[in-house]
Amino acid sequence: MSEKSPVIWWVRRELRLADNPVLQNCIETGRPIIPVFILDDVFETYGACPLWRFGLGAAHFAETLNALGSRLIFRKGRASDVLQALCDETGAELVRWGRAYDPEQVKRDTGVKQDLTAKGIDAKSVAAHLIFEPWDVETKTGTFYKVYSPFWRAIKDRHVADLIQAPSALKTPAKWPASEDIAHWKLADPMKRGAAIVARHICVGEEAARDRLDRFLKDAVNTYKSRRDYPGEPATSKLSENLAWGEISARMLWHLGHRAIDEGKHGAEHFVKEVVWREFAYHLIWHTPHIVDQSWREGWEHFPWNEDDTRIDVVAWKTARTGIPFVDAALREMYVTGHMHNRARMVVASYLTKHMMTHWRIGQAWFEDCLIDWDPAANAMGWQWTAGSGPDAAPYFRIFNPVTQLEKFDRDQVYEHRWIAEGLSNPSDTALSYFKAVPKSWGLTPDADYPDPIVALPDGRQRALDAYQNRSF
DNA sequence: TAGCTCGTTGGACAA
DNA sequence: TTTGTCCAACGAGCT
Repeated sequence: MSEKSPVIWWVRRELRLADNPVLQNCIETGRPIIPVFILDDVFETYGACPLWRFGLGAAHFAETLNALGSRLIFRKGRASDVLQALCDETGAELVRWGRAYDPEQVKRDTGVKQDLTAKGIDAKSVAAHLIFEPWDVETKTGTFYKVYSPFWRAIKDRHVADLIQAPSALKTPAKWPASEDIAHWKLADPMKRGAAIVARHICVGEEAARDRLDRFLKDAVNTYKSRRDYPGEPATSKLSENLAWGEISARMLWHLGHRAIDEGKHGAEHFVKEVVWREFAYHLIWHTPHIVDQSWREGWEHFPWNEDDTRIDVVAWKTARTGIPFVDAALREMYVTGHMHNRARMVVASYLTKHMMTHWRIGQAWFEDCLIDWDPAANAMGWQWTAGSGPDAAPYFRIFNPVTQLEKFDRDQVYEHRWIAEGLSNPSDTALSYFKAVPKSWGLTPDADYPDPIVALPDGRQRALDAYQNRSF
């Protein structure tokens, strides 16, 4: 191998310089580094919001690299073809990328590796997305974990490698390969909602992510355990957005979270536990990839869920006009900000899969279209957990009551008033912004009456209880 | 191996 | 208003 030929860093969902083992691996080769992002069919089939948000993150990361005298090369096409072409153009003999764990990406990456290796290129993935590789956590009988608590107990005292410093410079090639212009890809086009409105609520880039973490660990972490369930309060870190695109590493959250634990900050352990939930989701998606599109538990594919997303009640759910304030508030929050509070996610999912007896896949797909923190593993696990088809022994009678949930966790109606405009003489700007964000074709206006519930709560609950109890598997 | 304990996030109802 | 109890049954994981 020529000593001077470059290494290609195939950039995907790890848009950061700090604590980036892929970048570190490239640096250690001593070669010039060519960072490249490829818009391939995996990215092109992302939901509207994730695609748009990823584009913003990638464009921002290109600027970060520019500041180091480097670049981010943008190309479009089949990943394997693009990488082979780039190797031919630049003489690169090494390709590195951050390892993925979901079935779609695993399939693509396996093919890329085979194709490149067959051409004599040294192609390797590097662990950068998780704290623990899914196969490195095993039960005492050598199987994977299916329940969170034992998983947590298995890893909570483990040693985790130190953080890697961000480089201050990158070795650049004598000649850069040509790049497309990401702006020409129009990644915001599928956003049929007002991207400009959602843009007010997002937080792009590595520096912003780090600020977010520092702010959270300084103050909010102290009340995290007690206040995180209240959707009207700014009690959570909201780092899921940055974690999803690799603008901050899970390992950094682990280490700084542990530092906060050592400093005696209440809630810090709970925060680390939440980071580990993400690890658990990846543990599951790796060992049971069918979790993304099939009911995880045997037999649940036969459950009598409605799977017609044109039904009027499903449309009401998606357009946040179910007549259930907590459900509508949450769905509007997601539509306007690209984010939804964790408790709200459970409540809307429970209402869809239980009261409405609608398949979790419909909710999963809507979340994939709307979330700026969309993550294939967390989304699949979350939906199946709530639906009861997933990895959890939740009793079937555990059905969230969105009215009592709102009374319990939004007693002062802060969250409700933030997102529901109908019926109020002086609605909040955020509540009104929902009506500005939605497509005109939805025909929504804040002056309309607030709708009656599409499914009355006692009826829906009883119907779900009956169906769950009578299931024949 | 058999037995034991436990299961992120609940609701309804009675006291 | 708050607290305790029950709502089934099962499978995971450990000892």
